[in-house]
Amino acid sequence: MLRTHTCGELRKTDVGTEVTLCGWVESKRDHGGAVFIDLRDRYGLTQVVVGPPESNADQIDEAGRVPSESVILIKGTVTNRLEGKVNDKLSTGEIEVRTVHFEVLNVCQTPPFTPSQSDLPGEDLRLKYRFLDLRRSSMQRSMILRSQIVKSMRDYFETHDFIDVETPILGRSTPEGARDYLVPSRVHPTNFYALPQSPQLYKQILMVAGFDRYVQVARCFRDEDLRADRQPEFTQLDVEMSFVDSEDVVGLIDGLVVKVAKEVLGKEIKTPLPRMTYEEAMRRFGSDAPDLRFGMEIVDVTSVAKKTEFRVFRGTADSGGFVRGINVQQAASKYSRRQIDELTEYVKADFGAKGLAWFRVEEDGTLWSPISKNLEESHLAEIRESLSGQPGDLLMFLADTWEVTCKGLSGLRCRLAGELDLIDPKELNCSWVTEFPMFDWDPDGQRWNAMHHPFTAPLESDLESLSDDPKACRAQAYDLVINGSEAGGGTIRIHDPETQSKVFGLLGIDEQTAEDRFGFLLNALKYGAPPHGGIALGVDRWVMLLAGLDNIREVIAFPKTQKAADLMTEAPGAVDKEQLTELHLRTLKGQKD
RNA sequence: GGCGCGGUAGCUCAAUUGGUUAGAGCCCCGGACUGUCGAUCCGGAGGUUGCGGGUUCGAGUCCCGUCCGCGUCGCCA
Repeated sequence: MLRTHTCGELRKTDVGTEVTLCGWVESKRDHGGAVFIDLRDRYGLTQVVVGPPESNADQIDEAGRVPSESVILIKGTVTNRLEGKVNDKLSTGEIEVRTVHFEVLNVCQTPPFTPSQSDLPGEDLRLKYRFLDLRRSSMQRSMILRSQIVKSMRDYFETHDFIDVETPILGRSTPEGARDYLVPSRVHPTNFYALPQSPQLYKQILMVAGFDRYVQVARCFRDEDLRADRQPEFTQLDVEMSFVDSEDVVGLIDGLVVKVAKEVLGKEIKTPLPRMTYEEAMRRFGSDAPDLRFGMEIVDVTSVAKKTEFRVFRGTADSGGFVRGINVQQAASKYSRRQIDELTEYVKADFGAKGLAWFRVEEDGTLWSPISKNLEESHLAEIRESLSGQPGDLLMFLADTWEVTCKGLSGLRCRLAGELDLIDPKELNCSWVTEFPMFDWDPDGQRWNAMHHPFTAPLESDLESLSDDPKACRAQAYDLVINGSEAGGGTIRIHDPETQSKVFGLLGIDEQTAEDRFGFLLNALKYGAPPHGGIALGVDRWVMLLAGLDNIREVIAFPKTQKAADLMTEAPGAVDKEQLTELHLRTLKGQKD
């Protein structure tokens, strides 16, 4: 090592020690006769003094000219700072290093921004110069936290006898589900590999192979549009176990949550984590990943709506729809007509709601609203009682299909909680949502889709309904929810051919198609497949949530933009004609010669 | 693909209803300075207002198109 110490470790007890430090020039205060440099590495900041009597005139001159963010090496003596010159903002603030040797290892050209500047530059610039952005302390913290979380996870599974197995990145396309990233084959003209959306099929085959307990930190790829919490390539902690039921997997992950929260954040999490069925989650919160850090639960007032003469309510209720609402406590005075109009636009534009009905609970307990005149007093009273409305509360309702009321009210709930500051940013709220439906109905395609994937096992008790009522059939599935985000999901898999072919049948996958797409898995399942199941945890999201951030790019070293581009490397990019020819490809436009 | 927000100096931002030579702080360059830690003081450079078109006597500002970044819905088995 060129250095003897890092820039974060020298203290009063080191005074008198001869040291060599390496690092980046974070800032410089040049007094002509003496130069103060804050020297930075990922461990911290140490003040370096280049001045007499230790340093000579040439060194002082060179230090005065070194551009910020250059890399330097200095040798010197650890010294107490002068009386009254201690910097208590720095852990190394009691000492400084007086330089006897000053050497520029590499100059930095003028950077477009500096890691220490208080105004954060635009994200496009940060991404283009990611090597500078990653020098910022918050990015360094995120990356270190990420490393700690992954280590903690790996340790946990190792102590539970899991084996880490790597699965291929070049696989075959399974057009079910997300869009694949395709890789053309040079050796097999017109054929393509696909990058894995998850190692799902491989890990099931590892169970057939007897590996019993498998774990992998797996990169996954999905060619779908991005979000604040979604990247086209992301990392899953992928787990599969043999001879288990849902409880075993959920219990195992409970232990993981406790360990990681304790080790990384010093937080105590109580287990078992709360469980809620999918049905309950949708009924009470309108979401399969409910944010339980605040209340504002959804209440169904369809039965009241049915009795009214108000066309919007009555009509919806009579035609099989739902009238459901939330009580935004003590918000009546905080939301103007104009702001409520904005919320109305929000539920219309984002969730396809037809409108937003709202009531203010007045001092005397009556409900005031532009629509109250359409409703009888007794019905208004019933509505208020249903939502436990108190004076000052704001009641909001959607009258629509089940789906729209769920999505709209869930969206409203989260938006309002944010605006009203109802969320404790330090809270880590973990829970399970279980018993997802096996299928959901696709009205456009007029067919059933697998809610998770086609190898998900139904609940034993729902096996009957597989034949006569697919909608009612629930799966042995479980999602881990942290602070209203899906942080992981898994299922127990089907291991008997009979159930599997029934499920394929329902999904409209005939024998030949099944054979073509998943033949290798189905084949493997015939050779002594143990009952098995597992889970995949979203590592990026875990880190984001544990770091208290709301954007996944902040915990990924080299993330992609919304258009799935890497602004630093400028990927994706055009390729030479020769490369295409070799791959038996021709582009339709924009070809580079 | 839809909806919304944004793009002005290297960076962060300002610029009245369309109106004089588009400003400030930081950075950068030159000079002064031995105790600073947002160093200070003096001086200076730096702009095709993302790009293209249109309206107008006149456009950073209005209109159309386009590119890029962000949020969100669809999508993500």
